[in-house]
Amino acid sequence: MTLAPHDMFCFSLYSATHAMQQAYRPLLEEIGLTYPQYLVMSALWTAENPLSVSGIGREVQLESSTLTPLLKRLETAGLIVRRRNPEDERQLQVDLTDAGRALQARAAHIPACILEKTGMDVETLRRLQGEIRDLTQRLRTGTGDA
Amino acid sequence: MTLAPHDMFCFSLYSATHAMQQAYRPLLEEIGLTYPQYLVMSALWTAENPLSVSGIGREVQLESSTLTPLLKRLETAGLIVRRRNPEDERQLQVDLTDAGRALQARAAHIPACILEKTGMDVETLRRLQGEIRDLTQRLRTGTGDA
DNA sequence: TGCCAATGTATCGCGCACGACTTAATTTCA
DNA sequence: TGAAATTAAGTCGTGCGCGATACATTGGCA
Repeated sequence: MTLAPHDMFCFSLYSATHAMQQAYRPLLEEIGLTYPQYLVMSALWTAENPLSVSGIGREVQLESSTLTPLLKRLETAGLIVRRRNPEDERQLQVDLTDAGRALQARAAHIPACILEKTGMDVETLRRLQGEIRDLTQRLRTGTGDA
Repeated sequence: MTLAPHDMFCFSLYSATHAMQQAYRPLLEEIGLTYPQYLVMSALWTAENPLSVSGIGREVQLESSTLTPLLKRLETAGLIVRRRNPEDERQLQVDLTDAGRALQARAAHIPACILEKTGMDVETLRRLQGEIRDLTQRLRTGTGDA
């Protein structure tokens, strides 16, 4: 069986992700972040303690090969500092700088802006998010026990 | 307001897309295609007539700057040929080769494999797809008239 | 004490994805 | 008819995203 892209479920997901990133783009440009950088910064803003690279990886589901260069760009931008954890020299401890913490306030309006762009109510989005998460879980655990 | 990644709707979408691509990866490796290449080939397999670069772009929602190198790789792999449309020399006509057409049969089992990996029934997926498409439309047209 | 597997990070190569720009062909219309 | 606008494809630079791999540190364990 051969489906055209617009009939594939995966393609609808794929274009929704692209459309979402396009919705974020103008908002993130204002604060000088890309979308994955925004996710990493959000993880740092909401974390109790400084995170390691692998800790960030768990939060945003990305590999160190993706994160290392991304974190270096955030460090160059002066938003974070990277130093070795004295407790365990294998780990890199990622801390927010003052500039990094200050950026949180400038990003605080973004969730509401995105919600408005969807034109949908929070309950609908929450339910949809739950279903999408469920699908992700099923794909990851590979429980093809239909 | 600051949300952690796992509470963001956009992040659930983003990870679902990644999980989906990971589900496709082993299946596509067998036939030597990447995920975007598979989308482009699917567009060509299901098209009535040969497509131009912009025509493919409409089908898979990608820019010529993404498609040009991708199409060159498909041509190098011997799956397509690219020639100028004599009717309008600006356009490039993309045709499947015999090898490109032959690949369709080797890819025919993929949709069913993915469906099985989701462990969900077709009706649920169709409904979810409809909702995701609706969201995409809203984001694209920018009708933030909530 | 010396070794070795596990863990954490970084590097490399490849392939998207996109905005901005360039080049070339076609169309429009003054 | 010919200059301007439009359309199509390609180029370039930046930034992911990942698999494979390399390398250092750590924590057993003989």
